[in-house]
Amino acid sequence: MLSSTVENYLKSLFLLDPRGEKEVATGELAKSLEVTPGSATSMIKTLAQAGLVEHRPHYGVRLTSQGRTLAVHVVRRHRIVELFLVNVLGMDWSEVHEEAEQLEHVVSDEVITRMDDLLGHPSHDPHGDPIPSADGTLPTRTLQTLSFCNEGDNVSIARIGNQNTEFLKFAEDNGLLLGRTITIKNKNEIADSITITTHEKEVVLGLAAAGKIEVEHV
Amino acid sequence: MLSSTVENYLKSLFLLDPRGEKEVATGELAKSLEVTPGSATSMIKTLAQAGLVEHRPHYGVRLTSQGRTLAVHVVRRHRIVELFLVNVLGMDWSEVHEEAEQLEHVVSDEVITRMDDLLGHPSHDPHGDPIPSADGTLPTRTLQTLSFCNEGDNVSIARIGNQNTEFLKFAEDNGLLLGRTITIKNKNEIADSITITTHEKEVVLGLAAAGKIEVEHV
DNA sequence: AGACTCCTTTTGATTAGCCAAAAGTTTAAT
DNA sequence: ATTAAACTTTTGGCTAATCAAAAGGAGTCT
Repeated sequence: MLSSTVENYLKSLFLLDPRGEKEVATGELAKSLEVTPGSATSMIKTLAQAGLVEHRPHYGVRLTSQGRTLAVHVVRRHRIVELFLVNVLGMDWSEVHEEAEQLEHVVSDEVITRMDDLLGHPSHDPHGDPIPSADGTLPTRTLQTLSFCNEGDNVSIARIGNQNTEFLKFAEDNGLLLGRTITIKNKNEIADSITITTHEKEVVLGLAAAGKIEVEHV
Repeated sequence: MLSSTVENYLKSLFLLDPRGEKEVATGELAKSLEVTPGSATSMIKTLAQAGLVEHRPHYGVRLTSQGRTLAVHVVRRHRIVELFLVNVLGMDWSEVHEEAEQLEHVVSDEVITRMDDLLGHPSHDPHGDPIPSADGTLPTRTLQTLSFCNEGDNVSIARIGNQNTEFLKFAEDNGLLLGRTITIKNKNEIADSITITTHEKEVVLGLAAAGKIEVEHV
């Protein structure tokens, strides 16, 4: 059995580099886990010892295929739990992330399988993130961030890349829900802002925030 | 926030003495948690420090009202989770105890409240154990163990006081399910056994096992 | 090359829990 | 009143994970 800590390190490495394309810097990993760089270094050594990561000192760290498999399963548990909390228990999408952060380390495969069945083998969680299948494969979609859209584009919201509760509440309050179609009214690079309309409202977002919203053209 | 370890110590103290009638011996507590007596002693000191238990060295330990309140909430979480796993996810009663042992430490009050609502504010878990209400009160029933029944008695099974998976599977396989009515065919103190019939089968139990099955007269 | 900056790694300490085994208490039996 | 048995507590040591701060590498700029 892996400790919650180890699972979190693996999960963070996966989320920082889902395709396994690059080496992740120690500092980047440390920041995402909110630990000091020294703590990350020492855990990286432990993980390398266990064959879960490859470490090139001073350059970075990368999941081995074994480590990646474990990480994907943690992510699967997280996302299924999130969707279950929203669809079955009726919780708000803005509050399930924290809850799933805890549950992902303790729910058994048996429970995950049953939740998955009950949910009808969903492909995406409440934030639009893909749910890895039991065998570890990930559905892929090519999405564009809202910040790269142009005036006049009609797009559908496909993913919110920010789990922060306040951000999600803001999105919800402004009609920025998954599947909702929006129109880009105005984009102003200088003012660093983008104006969109949902069928209800007009909303102005900074480009940094718009960069966390991913869309599909319709 | 209490650690899982602390929650488990409090829960064990509660389960070993649900009424708060007696002092629990260090060794008894240690055995129920599967730790050495020395470990229990040192944790007891920590708990006493925190005001969660009273400790009379060499005599025993007892929950304070603060400690009892916390313990009852752990038990509530455990039992609601168990029932949820059985009634909503369709798991077998013999396997939910272990799962709930983990989940009880991480599920939020929000989730427990929603599970409780979905289940319709149940009074007992799948093993017949009472579920404390959110304010900490416990439903009480007066039950008799099967081992104290006499030949000819007709009784209904109300509780199984043994969470062991094998025991629960055995019970299930032999029709010893909650609410099922059984008749005591024969009791033999010398042979240390009791013979009962469900509407299907005749089953012989040792008196120790029968002592773990609680019943109501019908 | 030297100096500087920005990382990363190392070092030394801390905390929660655990165990094994030594030392100490209580109680019951002679 | 001793002794022995049974239990509890103390002591010393271990592991996982953390931090703060010192030391060490890599790359950049002159």
